[in-house]
Amino acid sequence: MVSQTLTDDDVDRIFRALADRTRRDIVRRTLTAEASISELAKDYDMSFAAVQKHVAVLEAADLVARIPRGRERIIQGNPEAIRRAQQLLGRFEQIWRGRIDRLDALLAEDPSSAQDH
Amino acid sequence: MVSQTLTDDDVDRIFRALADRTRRDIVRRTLTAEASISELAKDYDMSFAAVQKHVAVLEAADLVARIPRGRERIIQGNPEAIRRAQQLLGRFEQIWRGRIDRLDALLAEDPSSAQDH
DNA sequence: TGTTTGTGAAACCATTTGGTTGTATGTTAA
DNA sequence: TTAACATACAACCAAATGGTTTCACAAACA
Repeated sequence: MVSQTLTDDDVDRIFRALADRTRRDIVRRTLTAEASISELAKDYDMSFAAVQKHVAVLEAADLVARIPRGRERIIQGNPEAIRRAQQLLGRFEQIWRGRIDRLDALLAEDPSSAQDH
Repeated sequence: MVSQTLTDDDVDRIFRALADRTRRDIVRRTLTAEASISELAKDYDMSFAAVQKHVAVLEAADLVARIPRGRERIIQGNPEAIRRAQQLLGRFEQIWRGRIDRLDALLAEDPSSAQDH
């Protein structure tokens, strides 16, 4: 566990980072097996610098770690960050579920208060 | 269920739409209780047109529905879309878990093949 | 040692984003 | 039937995004 409480800026960065297919693919790959930036870059139809930028966006969102190893930088996907993002969406679900629960409670509690909407 | 198989563009739109705090707030609110665009706009420090644009982004990602009612447009959060987004992240988790499982299997299967990495 | 390889970083560019204002149009209410 | 309200939409703008090329530099190799 690192910081637990995410700011709005943190959440912005996480979803923004996930909103690009190349970056999602990099996360997927490095979650399975770490790779250097140039290894990653080989598989995408863009320059090394472009891939490097994508990695920087992912690192800023803490979705990957960039670990120096000799002249290389090894990229590792961060499963904890994915889990945190999932929990963020889980809160939305809870909010929705909460609405249903309140509605149920209202209807159960006082049937005479039922109104059409 | 609507389309089930999301394209890369669909996923791009979903995460992009969630990468803005105003839009996340609109989703939260309209998941709890539907509201017209002008009702929403009252609570944000920006123009009506700006809120209208945010709603359009959310609608394009299918995170909210825009339902005409008289002269108003009622915005409803779409819990199904949230769930789909959560499942997308769930797949990442599975990928990571799969890596661990394969590693465990490898180590369990043939201890002599263990190597440092 | 010199050369290749891997990375970092700057400058640049087109497009998208997130905001604005202004105008038009449909809908409800007096 | 006006007036007020809710929305739609266009034009505009600054800043961010996603890409490029180029140059610098450190690490590994022949």
